[in-house]
Amino acid sequence: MPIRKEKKLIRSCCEDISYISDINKILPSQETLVDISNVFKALADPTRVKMLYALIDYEICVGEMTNLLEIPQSHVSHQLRTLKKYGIVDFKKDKKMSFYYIKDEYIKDLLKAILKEKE
Amino acid sequence: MPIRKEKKLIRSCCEDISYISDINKILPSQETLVDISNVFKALADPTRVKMLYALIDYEICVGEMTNLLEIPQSHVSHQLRTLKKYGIVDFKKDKKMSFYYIKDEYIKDLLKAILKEKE
DNA sequence: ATTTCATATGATGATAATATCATATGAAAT
DNA sequence: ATTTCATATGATATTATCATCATATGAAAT
Repeated sequence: MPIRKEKKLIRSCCEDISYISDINKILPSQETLVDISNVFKALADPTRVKMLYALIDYEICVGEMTNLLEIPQSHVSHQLRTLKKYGIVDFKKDKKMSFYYIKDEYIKDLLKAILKEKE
Repeated sequence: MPIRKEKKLIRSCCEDISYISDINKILPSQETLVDISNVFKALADPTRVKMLYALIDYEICVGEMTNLLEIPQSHVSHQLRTLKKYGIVDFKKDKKMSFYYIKDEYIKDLLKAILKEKE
């Protein structure tokens, strides 16, 4: 069971476990892996992704997001809650309204980067 | 139901739908949104994320990945299949083995970028 | 104090994902 | 041709996610 490094075969026997320990050294901790996969979980739905692209340049309240997406208000609220749970968005209250916004710039960068690849 | 642009309130009445059409213009198509969320779906699991970090610098066969992750071989195979289904990895055969690798550089970049934020 | 309005929550059914076991496949070596 | 070995597949149980309805909350306006 060999491993290749960057297209070049460098090992041919599964009993040599040195590469496994090499790779294990550079791998993120389980906690970090869960953190990272949670960010991706938050983004793993087209409705939430759409919301986030809308939020790149705007702070938007729930009602307006409902008008924008043309889905039930409770669905919007639940999806925003999911995004908040994963730490992607936060909101500030203004009168009766909740204005949602993307918390971290790196999320915006990530969304812009993948859009370049996919559009 | 106002919308704010970059921290500044610019609208105060929900009957004015001009901002909705502005935002709708810049939003990706439904097809693109699904494409993008599928990439994130592929990455929305800590086991798959771990595999991908291992694959950033190496081509790794199923048996070696099994040794590395210490989970059942069939689980490794299923997870790699999921990654292949979403177009994140591909493999090449060599003797009896399947060497998996990350197909696109932008996935590696994305993984490196988020690791910087989270570790 | 009651009504109104924006938002949030709870319950639910449908669908999808995760992890595991046992077993199948199929190429290579004997 | 049979065995061996690496990988893939199928079945299944458990758990999580998605989308919707009806309803609750709670601040602001009347």
